[in-house]
Amino acid sequence: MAKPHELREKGLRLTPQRELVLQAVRQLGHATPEEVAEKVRATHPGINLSTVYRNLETLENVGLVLHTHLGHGGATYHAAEELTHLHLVCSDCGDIGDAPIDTAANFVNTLSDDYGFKTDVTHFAVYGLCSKCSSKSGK
Amino acid sequence: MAKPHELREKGLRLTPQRELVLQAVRQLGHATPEEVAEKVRATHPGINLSTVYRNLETLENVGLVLHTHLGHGGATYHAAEELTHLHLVCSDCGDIGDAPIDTAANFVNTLSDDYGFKTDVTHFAVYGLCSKCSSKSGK
DNA sequence: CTGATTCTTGCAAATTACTCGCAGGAAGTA
DNA sequence: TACTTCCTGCGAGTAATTTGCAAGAATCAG
Repeated sequence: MAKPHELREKGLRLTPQRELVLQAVRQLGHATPEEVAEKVRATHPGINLSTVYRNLETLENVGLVLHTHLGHGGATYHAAEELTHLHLVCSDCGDIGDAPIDTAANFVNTLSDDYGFKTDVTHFAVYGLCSKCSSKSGK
Repeated sequence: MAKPHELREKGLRLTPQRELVLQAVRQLGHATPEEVAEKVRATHPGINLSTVYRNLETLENVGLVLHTHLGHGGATYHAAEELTHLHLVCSDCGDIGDAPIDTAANFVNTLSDDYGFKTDVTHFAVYGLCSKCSSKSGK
């Protein structure tokens, strides 16, 4: 029983670029393609942005990473195994906080029962003001 | 007591383009800048996209319209008075459903109490599968 | 180990979705 | 009507991705 690499198990070729992208996503927690590229380049300067984009897409197809829309134009990527929380994005300071998925359990159930809508809470950001900004601005 | 136009009351000039953009947003319910432009052009072919973008921004500044991130790259605009619901976006068919804000009341309170996070439910989309897609695909 | 096969990568050009700068034209004011 | 200031149309400029290709790897069959 050899140790088939997780990428190989998904039917993907094992390239250094691919591994680095996956690693970067895992280390960063959540990051835009641009940030992933930056991270990867710290150790492998030659990697092309297109490669990062393509690998993020590929990795998403096999379920190793996922992306979430945190507003604005950019998607942020997450390692699939870390997606156990929802994102609280502060519209004032831009800070990204976390909250356990359970927080929304009730909400999700209601939507499911009343509207038949199966919510995927990890796939979108929850907007509002974080505690810091809401207290300092009184908004 | 004349009838000061709503736009004039906000300190804006009353141009046909501006009125049309506002009208389009109201009629469409929710629409991307592109869609608004298309709608407006149905009656005023000469209107420039930049004008639409600028007017949406202007109208948002005075509070007549608001925008929401429904994922992907684009923002969607809404007439301010219609923002009494949250958006349920189906990740499969792309359909946009509505649900009353109350549905999320509990969720919002929990976030506020436990994390001090003041959620603005109308400003983001809730992702998941609509009833049609979840039943037909069994996903 | 070697060559064949197919997936990947780099690079550059193409897209997409906006944003800006400007000069002419219209709305509001006296 | 004359004037001032805001708006609009147009074209150029950006930023973030995506795509087409040919060269370069990772696998796989021998």
